[in-house]
Amino acid sequence: MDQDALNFDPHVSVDCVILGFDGESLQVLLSRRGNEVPEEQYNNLKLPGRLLHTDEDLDEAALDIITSVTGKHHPLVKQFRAYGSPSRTSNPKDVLWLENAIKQKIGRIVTISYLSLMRINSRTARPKDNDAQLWYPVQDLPSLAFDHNQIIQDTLNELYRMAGQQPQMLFEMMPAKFTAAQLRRLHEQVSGKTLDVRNFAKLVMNKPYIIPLNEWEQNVSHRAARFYRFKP
Amino acid sequence: MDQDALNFDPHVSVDCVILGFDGESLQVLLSRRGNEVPEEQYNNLKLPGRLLHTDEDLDEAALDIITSVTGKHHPLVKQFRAYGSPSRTSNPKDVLWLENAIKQKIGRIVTISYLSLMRINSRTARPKDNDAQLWYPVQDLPSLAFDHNQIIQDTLNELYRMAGQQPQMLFEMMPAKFTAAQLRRLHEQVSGKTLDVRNFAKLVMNKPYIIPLNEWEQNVSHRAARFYRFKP
DNA sequence: CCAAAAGTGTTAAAGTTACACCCATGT
DNA sequence: ACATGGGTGTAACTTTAACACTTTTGG
Repeated sequence: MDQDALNFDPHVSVDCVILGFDGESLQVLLSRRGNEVPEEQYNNLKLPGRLLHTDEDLDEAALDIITSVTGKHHPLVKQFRAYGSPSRTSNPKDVLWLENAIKQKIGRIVTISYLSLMRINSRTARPKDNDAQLWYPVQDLPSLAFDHNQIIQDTLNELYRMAGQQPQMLFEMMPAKFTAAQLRRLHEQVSGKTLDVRNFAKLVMNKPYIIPLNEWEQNVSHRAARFYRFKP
Repeated sequence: MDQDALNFDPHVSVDCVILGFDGESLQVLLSRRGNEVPEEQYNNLKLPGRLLHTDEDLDEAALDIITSVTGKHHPLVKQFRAYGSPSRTSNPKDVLWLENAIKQKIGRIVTISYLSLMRINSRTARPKDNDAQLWYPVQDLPSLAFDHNQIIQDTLNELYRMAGQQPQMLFEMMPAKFTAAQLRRLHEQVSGKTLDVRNFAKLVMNKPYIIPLNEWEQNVSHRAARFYRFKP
């Protein structure tokens, strides 16, 4: 090991890209920080995350973060990528913020990012300490702290890739009962392509793990859509 | 950020899984450490890697490590995954080794692993400092330091996945001139399946980026195989 | 002439894509 | 009755998988 590595220990944090789907569009859960920094500063929004605790595995930290901001207990998590550029912490606003939060001089933070998928409901965005959590559509995000916009973009590309191979994972984001159109819109959002309605019905909706229910939409001004559920 | 995170900064290292192919089997480049620990100790072999330097990006560190052990300048590298379990450094032999090398008490090391593919030749395994580098077949590896056996396994699975989507990346591991059988053996090693000779010839060997040469094997006791080269 | 590996096409099956009309409901 | 989105089948095309014999060379 080389000499100039001695005694250099960057901070290590875990940040989570928690994605959900509201039936219309893909959403990401962001933390809005409390009072330390004026509200109007653009980078008051960030991914949920924190420094790694002593004796805590990376996956454990991700699970803990996700559970604490969403209340969901065994969420699907997948480690995605580490970000360690020294310039990550170069924005003065981010530095101010960090030093406020960590109460020490910050040289540099290596972050391990995680992807998590979940259903959006009334419980999946709950205040935690000083922070409030809110779902934002991934199209048209505001500027976020650090390189978090980049992390989200990279993670969406990863989601696209993974969903191509295991489309079942998308059910993590669907409500317990859903219509064919909702599931199709999710596939479309993830892949960025518009899908043929008939082919989608044939190829996806009659997979053995998609169970049609004897329930239909209510009070819609057009033919009511059938509900389905997912059998794991 | 939580209180008990304060002042906890694990070491951060970068380890590289450098894979090559000798025409017969997949190989991984391992470092054999020098004198500090008796030769016969099983975990004298490890992945090439080191602690992260101050002001060095993760990708930079990986490139530097790979270049320094193989001499290759712009190698293909891809970040693969972070490993941060506190139990990574629990083996007493590994602890002894580390404290020898780093000259300080080691609590814990979070490592970022990288995948790199390259051609095996006389220059791609060269001694560096106290360490010697050697290619080992990935089947039948000895026990390595830390969780490096696990890292290699995980990386091979990733290689399998990536090669399924972009088979061109495998050319990084092929010699400049190669036969159809060599390329097929590489595909077989990566996928773990045996491939049909005729289908392989049809589907792979007459891609536009594979150029047949007017050269054939010499002095083989069977019909001589044609050589091909890869056009990027 | 024997052993060993190289080289070469066809056919069936599966999967993917393209495409248009009628249905149910609320206003 | 009309506007809105829901639901359904077929045919062309593309991709993948299965399969066996002849060629070249050295010993």
